[in-house]
Amino acid sequence: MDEIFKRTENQRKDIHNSDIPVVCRACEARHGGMCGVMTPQQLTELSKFTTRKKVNPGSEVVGQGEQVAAYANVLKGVVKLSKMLHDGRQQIVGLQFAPDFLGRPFSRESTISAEAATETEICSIPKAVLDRMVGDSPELEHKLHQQALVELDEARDWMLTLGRKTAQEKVASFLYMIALHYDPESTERTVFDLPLSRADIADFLGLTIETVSRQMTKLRGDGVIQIENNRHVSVPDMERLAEVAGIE
Amino acid sequence: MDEIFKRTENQRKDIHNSDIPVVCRACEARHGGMCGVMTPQQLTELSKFTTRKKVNPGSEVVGQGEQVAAYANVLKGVVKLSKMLHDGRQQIVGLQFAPDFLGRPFSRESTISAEAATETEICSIPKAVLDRMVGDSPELEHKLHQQALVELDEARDWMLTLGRKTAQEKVASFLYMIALHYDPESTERTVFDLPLSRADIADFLGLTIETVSRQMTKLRGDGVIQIENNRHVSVPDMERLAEVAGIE
DNA sequence: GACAAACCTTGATCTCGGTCAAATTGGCGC
DNA sequence: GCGCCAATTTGACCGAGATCAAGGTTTGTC
Repeated sequence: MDEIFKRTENQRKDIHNSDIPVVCRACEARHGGMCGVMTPQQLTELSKFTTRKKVNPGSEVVGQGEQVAAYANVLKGVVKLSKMLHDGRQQIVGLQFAPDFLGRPFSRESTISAEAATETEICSIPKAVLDRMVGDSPELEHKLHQQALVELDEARDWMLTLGRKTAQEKVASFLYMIALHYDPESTERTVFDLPLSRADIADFLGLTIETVSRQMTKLRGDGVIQIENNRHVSVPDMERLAEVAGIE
Repeated sequence: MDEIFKRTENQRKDIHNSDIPVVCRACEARHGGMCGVMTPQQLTELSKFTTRKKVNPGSEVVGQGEQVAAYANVLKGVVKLSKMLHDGRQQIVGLQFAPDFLGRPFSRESTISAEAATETEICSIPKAVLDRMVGDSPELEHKLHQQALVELDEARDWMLTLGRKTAQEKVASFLYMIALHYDPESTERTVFDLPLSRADIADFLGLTIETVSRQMTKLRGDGVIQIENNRHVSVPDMERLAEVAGIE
């Protein structure tokens, strides 16, 4: 992922010949995402239209099938993207962590619903404003293109997990992914809090709550993980976890 | 999808103030994909480096984990993108039909393998050449961005199928998808040839060959489809098929 | 600190899809 | 048309994970 952003970083410097503040004035927050490639003028312009919002767990940001009027940057927390069948069966198709960009450029209607999984803060950007800026700024489009490609890679990884792994491997894969996300270069023991409930994990893995719970219990019994208060997880040996996850 | 390409079409006209031949001189073929947004100069330049190739079913275009030296446009046939676990379990994560663009921009190494599913022809483009052109041409990047977003939508649709649908619904969903692809506006009976073997369909759906076969037999018994010679399928009522697929 | 409401775990049982094995069919060269 | 090989179908059986049903924990509120 570092690799991927390097080019953008260089482009940016080439083009503007100076460092640019990556703090978006609109939110008075550091957007790790697309604001990094914006010029000061663009950021100033953008900040006239953006609004910062808190979103509580369970609240919907965009509903499936709704018209979309805004994009957003995730400033804090985790947003889950999901799809639902008419009879209520649900599948989570993506997780957006801060500072991801949230939205589907160039599409009027959302085919997925976005919902806060944890306490979340977003910086909302009207669709029309960003669409115009993207049209004028190749660097911005490049950045969004990159994020789309990263999300595509992630989605395809997850398809392998959904289609071909056992329940045990699925749960281990999920824990491994989250562990790496929150603690990418941990050497020894890796510790983190799960951002999702058992129900959400089940929806992410295409399993039932009961199966997720049983597999967690099994992983605990086998010494692969430790759990405190349901959400707090500790991994003594990441390689062991990767092995159980079928990641070799 | 038409909607999506409209913008590019307009941009192109604005910028170049003329119609552009969408026939890529390199392949003497009509690339429906990215060549449509190239200037005549770009096409001439590109044609110095491209090569047209026939690929037989089962032949690998790019292997998982390999260095990638080229992109390609699919001119004819179907290419399957797949991922494999160390023990051989396989999942197809995407299908590329002509005239799709094949490749993962801005990444040196492929995490998926691409293999011809049918008799296929591709137009191969050296990575370095296209990367340079994309850097110089916002329209080209826009086009590739669009394709990435469409593929992301498709991947997420498929995640719902993989994670939450029954075997019956999975097979029906697959048939529905293929039927729509080859005959998008059929009103009455829809007829087509399956581009994949039962084994490939199984790898696409996260099932076994036997289950795919049984479900096909069941769909035939229920009158939802007719099959001749294993590959030739006929759908008398697409709405009925959609219903069985859980698409409402 | 008591109560309620989520949330999570555990147990018993059932079922869908996997596994193993054996026919059957289709494609193709001669 | 015949024979061969690969692809597909069909059958019998099994097991991983779903379902149904309690029973525990955690969290938040008054």
